[in-house]
Amino acid sequence: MENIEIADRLNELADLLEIKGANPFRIRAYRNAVRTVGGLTRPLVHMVRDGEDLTELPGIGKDMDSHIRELLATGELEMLAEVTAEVPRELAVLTRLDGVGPKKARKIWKELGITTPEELEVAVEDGRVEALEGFGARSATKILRSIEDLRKQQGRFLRLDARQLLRGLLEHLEEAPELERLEVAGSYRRGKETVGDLDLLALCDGGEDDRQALMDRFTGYSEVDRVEMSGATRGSVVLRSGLPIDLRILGRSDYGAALHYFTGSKEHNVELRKRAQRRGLKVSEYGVFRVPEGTDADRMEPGEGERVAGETEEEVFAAVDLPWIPPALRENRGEIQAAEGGELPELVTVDRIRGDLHMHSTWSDGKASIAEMARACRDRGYEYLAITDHSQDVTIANGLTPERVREQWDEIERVREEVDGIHLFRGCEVDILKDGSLDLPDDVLEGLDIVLVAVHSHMGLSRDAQTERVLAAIRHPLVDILVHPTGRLLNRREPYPIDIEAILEAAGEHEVAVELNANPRRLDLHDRHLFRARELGLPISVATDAHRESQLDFMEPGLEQARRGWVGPDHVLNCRSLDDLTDWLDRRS
DNA sequence: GCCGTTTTCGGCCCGACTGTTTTCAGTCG
Repeated sequence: MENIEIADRLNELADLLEIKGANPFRIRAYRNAVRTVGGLTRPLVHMVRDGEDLTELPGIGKDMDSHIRELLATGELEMLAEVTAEVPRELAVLTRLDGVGPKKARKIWKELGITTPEELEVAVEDGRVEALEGFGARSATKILRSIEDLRKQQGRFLRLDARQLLRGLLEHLEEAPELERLEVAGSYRRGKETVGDLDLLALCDGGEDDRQALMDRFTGYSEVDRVEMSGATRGSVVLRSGLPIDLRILGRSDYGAALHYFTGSKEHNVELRKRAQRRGLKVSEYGVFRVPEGTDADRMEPGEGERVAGETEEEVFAAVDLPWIPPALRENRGEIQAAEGGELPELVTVDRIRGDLHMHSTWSDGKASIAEMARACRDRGYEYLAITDHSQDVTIANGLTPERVREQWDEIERVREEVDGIHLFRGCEVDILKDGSLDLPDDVLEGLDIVLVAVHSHMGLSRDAQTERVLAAIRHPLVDILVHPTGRLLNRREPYPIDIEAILEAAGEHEVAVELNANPRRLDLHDRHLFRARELGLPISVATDAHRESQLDFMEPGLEQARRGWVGPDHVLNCRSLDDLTDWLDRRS
């Protein structure tokens, strides 16, 4: 059983316990365990196999340890079965509706006998929901709309799409005379590949009227479909595109604290607040405050007490004796401990990138010629590039036969002479066939400078078969880089079932690099797997898979993802100099 | 249910906004 499945079961248990009305702190303990399990870079099944003590993990105690072991051993969780006997499993879905939490879900179920959104929709329409105590006409319509949203929901927004949808609103807000500074916080600032909503932070040091004017400008933006809420400091709208956006208006003295607070992640914030608490401090979006001797922090009014930090993020971190932590790391995956020990990783930036090792040309399904791609790379200041068109099995992409591969080498030779100032590697993105063999014969592979391998077909194989297939390719002595290792397409296709841990370990053993495919619709590997690849010391190729010159820009979103996996220039294959890279490519000869 | 620089019991992160309420519970981030 995968970590993600274990986390899902524990989370479901937490949902149901919450509806049941269990001790809130017990529920929190389950959520904490879910976070820990979800953030692990190694499979629990291996950790157990290796005899590791799971209770050393944060939030995992005696009970969670035995839950995890039970799930690994049997695939089932007896306690979950017991709870679902009392509380219908489907109720957890209801809590995903806007404005419906565990309490209301319970009430709907107990009083109306309803467990599904479909039944709930009927009950709203015939007025039964409205009549419930604690509900009213407004909550009823809110529930109805939320059921519709749930139905058409296509997942989170790609970061790339969110950026586009946001642009107009930012321009609109920046025209406001009252505005002094505007930042996008939240998961967007942390560089997540998808975002659920966007959090904007506006600095406005003027009076109430100025703030109101700013809020009115926000809710009055032409692309706003509906205003969810609009208060003195916080407003929330949904754009016509369906993208939810929050705006917070802040003063100068608390802007840094708010930027930290709303950048999150929530998990990171919780850790930081606990750390503050141990130092007699209280952290909120308004700043860091000293809790006076003998005072109960809970009884303090928001913003009460001596403010020790708030204007900048650096101050907030410094107040708890930490250096500033880059947003990409703020996921409570050890960044606070690393910061404390002065061991924050150096993160890769675009100026350290020396080349791009995965791209296509008109020889297969690319839109630009080899020379055009080479010039575009040179214009970016790269030292090298690899042309890696598809191999023959990908007929739909006009994949190259062995003959055409050899013909392409002639053209590559010509371009090498024609375009100077950049080194051109001859490569190929070779298909891994169903049985794990490669789509081109060895004598062709031997003539290539760089061999990428990829799965493009038979994605429905069993996990074991898929893993074995890719392992076979990794063991092939002429293979250099495994590209887009899980095959995921964000919001469109889940990763194919594969034992990624086994793949990464084998790649280490056989000195094969793994790719972080920088296409914003792929971003494959996942940040957790990048973290693991880095732990294992694998070279990571951050490559754009560009099919036209403009797509070479994908390097930046790729690096954003790399940083989330704590990847630094030393881990990135294409941060190496041409000489060092060439040495690595010649490593086996 | 977890945890320990107030340690094996008694705590557990913080605040805004909404809707339905007469003083606040629930939800959300």
